[in-house]
Amino acid sequence: MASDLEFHLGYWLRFVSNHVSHAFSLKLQARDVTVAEWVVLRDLFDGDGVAPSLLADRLGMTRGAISKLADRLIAKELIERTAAMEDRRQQTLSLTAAGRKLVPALSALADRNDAEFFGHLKPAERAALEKMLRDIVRRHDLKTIPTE
Amino acid sequence: MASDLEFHLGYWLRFVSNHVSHAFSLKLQARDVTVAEWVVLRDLFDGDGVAPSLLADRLGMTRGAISKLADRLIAKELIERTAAMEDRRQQTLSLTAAGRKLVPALSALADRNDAEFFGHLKPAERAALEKMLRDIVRRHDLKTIPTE
DNA sequence: TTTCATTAGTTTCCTAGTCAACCAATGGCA
DNA sequence: TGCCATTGGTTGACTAGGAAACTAATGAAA
Repeated sequence: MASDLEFHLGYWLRFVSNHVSHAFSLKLQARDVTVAEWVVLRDLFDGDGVAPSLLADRLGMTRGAISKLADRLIAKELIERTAAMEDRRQQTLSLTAAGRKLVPALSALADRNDAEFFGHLKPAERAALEKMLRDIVRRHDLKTIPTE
Repeated sequence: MASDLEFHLGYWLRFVSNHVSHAFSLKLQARDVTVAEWVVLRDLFDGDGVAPSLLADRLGMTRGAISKLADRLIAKELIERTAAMEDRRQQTLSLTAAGRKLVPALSALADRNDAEFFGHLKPAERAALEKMLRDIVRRHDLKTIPTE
């Protein structure tokens, strides 16, 4: 048979990743937060006061997306937008008190979700997986905006 | 510092997966195919003549999404929709000749993309990664539609 | 044999992204 | 000093997908 194409890691990576994210989004629903919003909140949590453009680079999203995402988070009063006074083009996004308070709770949900999907792995396996992912990120310098 | 939340595998999995998929989608662009379309074509390649609902289950998408995706692929003349004559509710999707011809070319692109992101891994590492992903799929029975 | 529940797919509305055009503010540089 | 290129961010048109309402065909039960 000519059938039965080669196994593609990328395929399964996406498949698993989609499921993991989906399960996580269900958990986040209870807190009225989306996965994308969580990622932003998490990023702001350590290293508060971040420029939208930097965020876009780090998270691999476009500036437009960050702009709208920020709007939503502001509407929920989880972050604030403040314009720099030296250069009024620039802004920084930072957590509100409510936002800062929320993050650990969301992090606990992420812990639970991780446990659900990766908890059965032996510590060495987990470590190996983490290392592989980190390596790929490093080797490809996956910090820059992926859309070119 | 209260900062520096725990490392979440799910986070990095999504991050890497998004980049891998994005890089792949750029390669597919040359053939005027999206990643989602590729996944359908690939599925139809071995085991032709598949019901949309089955496809939805297998790929973790809704029936609505498959319905529209099928429309697009039909417009591109890569697949066909044929109604079963015993039960006229049911249909099967199958590759056209052009579709069948295209798949191996796309598969080669997937090979290249895989090599780019995972090629540096030692065979044992690749195998371990593959096994972990397959295990997760199996343990969670990730065949059923993820949205519940 | 009519009616009703069930099943397979489609369609409509909505959300969250991208892309590209846009608007301001700034910083050269003539 | 005034113009223009650059930079930071926003906006509008468009796309893919999810949820839920819908349509059509079937099958079972009265």
